[in-house]
Amino acid sequence: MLKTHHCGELRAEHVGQAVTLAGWVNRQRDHGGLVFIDLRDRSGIVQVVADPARSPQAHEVASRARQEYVLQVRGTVRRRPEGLVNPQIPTGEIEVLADEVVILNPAKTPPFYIYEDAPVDEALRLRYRYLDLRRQRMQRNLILRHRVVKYIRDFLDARGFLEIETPILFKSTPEGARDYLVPSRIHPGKFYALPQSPQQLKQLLMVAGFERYFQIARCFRDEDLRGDRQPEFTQLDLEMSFVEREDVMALVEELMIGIVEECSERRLATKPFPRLTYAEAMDRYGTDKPDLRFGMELVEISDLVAESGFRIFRQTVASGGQVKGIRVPGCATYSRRQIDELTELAKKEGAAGLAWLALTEGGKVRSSFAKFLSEGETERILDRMGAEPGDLLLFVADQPPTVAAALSALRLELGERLGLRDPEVLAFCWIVDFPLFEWNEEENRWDPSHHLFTAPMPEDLPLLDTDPGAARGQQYDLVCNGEEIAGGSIRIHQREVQEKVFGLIGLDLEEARERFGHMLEAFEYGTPPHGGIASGIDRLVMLLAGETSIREVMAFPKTGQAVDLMANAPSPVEPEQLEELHLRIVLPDEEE
RNA sequence: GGGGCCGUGGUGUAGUUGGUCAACAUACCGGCCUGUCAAGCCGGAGAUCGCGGGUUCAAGUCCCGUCGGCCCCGCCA
Repeated sequence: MLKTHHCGELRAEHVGQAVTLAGWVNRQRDHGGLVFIDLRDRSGIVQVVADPARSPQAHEVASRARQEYVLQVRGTVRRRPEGLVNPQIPTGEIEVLADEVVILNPAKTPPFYIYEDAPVDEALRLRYRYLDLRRQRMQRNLILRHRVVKYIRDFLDARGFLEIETPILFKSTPEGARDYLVPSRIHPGKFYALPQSPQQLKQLLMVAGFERYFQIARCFRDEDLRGDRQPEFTQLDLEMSFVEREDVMALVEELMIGIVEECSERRLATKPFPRLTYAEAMDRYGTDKPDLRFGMELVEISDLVAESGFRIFRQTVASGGQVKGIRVPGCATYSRRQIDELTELAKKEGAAGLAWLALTEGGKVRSSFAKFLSEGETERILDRMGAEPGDLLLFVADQPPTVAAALSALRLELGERLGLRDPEVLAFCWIVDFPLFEWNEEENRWDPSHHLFTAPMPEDLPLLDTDPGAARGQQYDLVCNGEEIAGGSIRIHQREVQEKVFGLIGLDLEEARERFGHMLEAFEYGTPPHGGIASGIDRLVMLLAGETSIREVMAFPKTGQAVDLMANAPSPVEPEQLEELHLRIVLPDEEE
C-alpha cells in the first residue's frame, strides 16, 4: 500500500507516530516559509505542514502542489501548537509534519470547486461526474447508499432470504411501461427486453421452492424522466411463499424502521406506520401517496352548499360532483395576486377555478363567493372547516378526481410554503385496499392498477363477475413524505382467477399464452401462495439523504433527455454493428 | 407531445426603460511572506454574453428560430 493511514482517521492518540498518507490536495496555503496542505482522501482531511527546516525536499514539492494533485506524504503526527487547534475538523488537534512529499500525479485545474459544495450547473457536474463525485455531498450520499443496501442484505439474510440474480436480457411484455429492447444477433428480427422489474422471475422462484428471495435489482423503463425517475433504477425486490399481506408488511416495516434508525440521522414521524385505505387517502389527501408530515386535510362541504345561492357549487353537486376545501393556517392576508397564483396551480390540475374565503384576524370574511351565501351557510362552512381567524380556505368544485388532484397539489404547495414539509422528518404510511382495476377509457377495458398478477381480496372475488371496478386487490404501497417508496401484493396462484383477470383486461387466452405462457404453465405445477414487494432504493436513499432528486444518490445518472453527458450515450454505432444485428435505421422525416 | 424557468471570463453571479456596462467574488498565473486552515498583501492574464437569424444608427438587453440543463403535465402495469 502507498499509505499506512487514512487522512481523516488521525487523532491525538497517533501523536509521535510515523505515517504515510496518500490523497488529493484539498487546499494549499503557501506562506513562503511554511506550506500547509489540506490532504484529502475518502476518510476526510488532515493538515500537512511542510517546513524547510525539517525537510527542504518536502517544502519544495509542497510549494509546487496545486489543488487536486495526488500526493504521497511521509511524515510524523504531532500535536498542534497551543492556540492553533482547529475545532472545525475532526483531525484538528493534530497535523502531519512532512519529511517527504511525492507528487504521484499532477492535476489540471478542475472545472468547478471540489472542496466546497457550492452550487454548480448540473450539466457541468454530469459532464465531469468523476470530479463531482469527489465532492463531500456525493461522497456522503453514496456512502449512505452503501450502508442502506448493506443493512438490507444483512437484515434479509438473517431472516432466511436468499439473494438470487435474474436475467437482464429477458422477454418483452407490452403491458406497463415501454421496454428497452436489445436486438438479437443470433435470431434476426427478434429482441430481448430489459426487465421493468424482475416480477415474473421472482414469482417463478417461488414456484421453484426458494420460499424467500430478494435482489437488489436494476430495472429499466423507457419513459420520460423526472426528478424521481431515471431510465434505469434500483429496486429492492423480494418475494415470500406461504405468506399473507400482514406478513410482508410487517417485515418491510421492521426493515424500514431499522434503516432509518441505523443509517440516518432523520426522525420517524410515527411508528408503527399508520395505515390508510386507498379510499381514505383519496378522501383526506386527494392522492394515494400523501405527505403525512402535516395536516391540512381535505374537507367535504358538498352537503352544505348543495342548495346554496352560489351557482357553481350548486350545479356541481347536482351533476354528481363534489365541493371540498382545505384550511390554510395564517394565510388570510394573501393578496389577490397570490390567490391568482394558487388558482393557476389548481387549473393546471384540471380544475375550472378556485373559490376562496379568508377569515381575517379581526374575524371578518373576505371571499370570492360568500356574497352568494346566507350568513348561516357561511357559518356552517367555517365551522365544518374548523376555520380560525387568520385562516385562508380554498375550495374546488368538480368531479371527484379533479377535486382530489387540484386540492392535493394546493396542499403540497402550501405545505411547502408554510415550511411544514420538514426534511428532517420521515413520515411513512401504508396505503392498502387499492382497487384491483382502473377503467381505461381509450381502450374500453379494465387495466390492472398494480400489475396483472395481483390477487383480489378474497371477499371481493365474486365482484370480478359482477362489478370489477369495485373489487379490491391484496395490494399495499409504502409511502414516505409523499413519495411512493414500495409497492407490492399477494399474487394470484390459482389458474382460474388468473384467467379471469386476463379476460377483464382484454387479453384473450391465446394472447395471454403467447406472452405469459411460461407463467401459466408454471402455475400448474404446484404453486405456493406467495406475495412480495418492490422498493425503490434510489427514492428511499434520496429521502434519507435529504435530497430532492434521485440523481443525487446515483453515481452516474442521466439527464432529463436520458443522456449520459460524461460518456455521451446514447451514440451512433458502426454500420457493421447494425448489419450484424440485422437492423436498418429509419430516421423520422425532417418535416415532421 | 405540451407548459414554465434558466444559459454573461474556469466557476458562481451583477448588468434599470436598447446607448463607455462588459462588472463583482472566487479560481488561475507571477511576486512577497514561518502558523495558516475561506491565509494575507501586490501585480497579471482571462468573456466575440449558448448558437443562428432579424429589428435598429446602436442588441448581453427586444423579436424569431435552434441547442442544452432543470421543473411540471401527459406518460411511468
